Amino acid sequence: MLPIMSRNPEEPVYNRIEEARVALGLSRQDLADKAGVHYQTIGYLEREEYSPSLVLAIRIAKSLNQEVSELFSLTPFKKGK
Amino acid sequence: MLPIMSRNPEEPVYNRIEEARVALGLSRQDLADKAGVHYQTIGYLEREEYSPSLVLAIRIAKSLNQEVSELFSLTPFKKGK
DNA sequence: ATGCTATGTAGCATTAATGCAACATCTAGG
DNA sequence: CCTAGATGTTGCATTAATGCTACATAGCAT
Repeated sequence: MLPIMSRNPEEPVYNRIEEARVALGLSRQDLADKAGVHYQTIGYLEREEYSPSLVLAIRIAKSLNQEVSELFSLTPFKKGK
Repeated sequence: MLPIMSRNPEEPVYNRIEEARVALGLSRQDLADKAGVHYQTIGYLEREEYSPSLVLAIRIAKSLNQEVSELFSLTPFKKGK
């Protein structure tokens, strides 16, 4: 019900966490361990039920060998690629 | 007294907001307006009293024509450049 | 001196982000 | 069939991030 409010209403954050995670053959638990967060948190982020803090975003990007800008965006990602 | 806790203790986030802002000749109020936040929030961030949410970081970076990774880092920036 | 702008500081209120626990579902293997 | 792993769902508690207000200070004009 509650969309993604980050901290300021009406501004969701799109991400490719699941895509990148699966591509590396990692489970959510695996990624959560690498990023140092609860595995449920990864689930919430993948479902875009809320947007991460900057530190979390950086740690997740690092865990997935991606740039923050490649994983997160204020505008929707196009599928594939 | 309270350091930068972001959301997980012991992990500050360093930034170059002030440096980039001044380089553009903007006041905190100016930047706050462009990023759509309270001007005090910019002050808190520049003093690194807390770290921003991902959306805020992205919006600030955009307002300063910088990449998120150029403005924020988990490790301290070297001075100049 | 007066005023204006930029900034620092402090406090208070609200809420989203995170941790965590419990349970359900589904699938793949044995 | 049964079990284990991965994921979804719900709910509760804690706290940092943000908004906002007010006041102090310092500098720079006029």
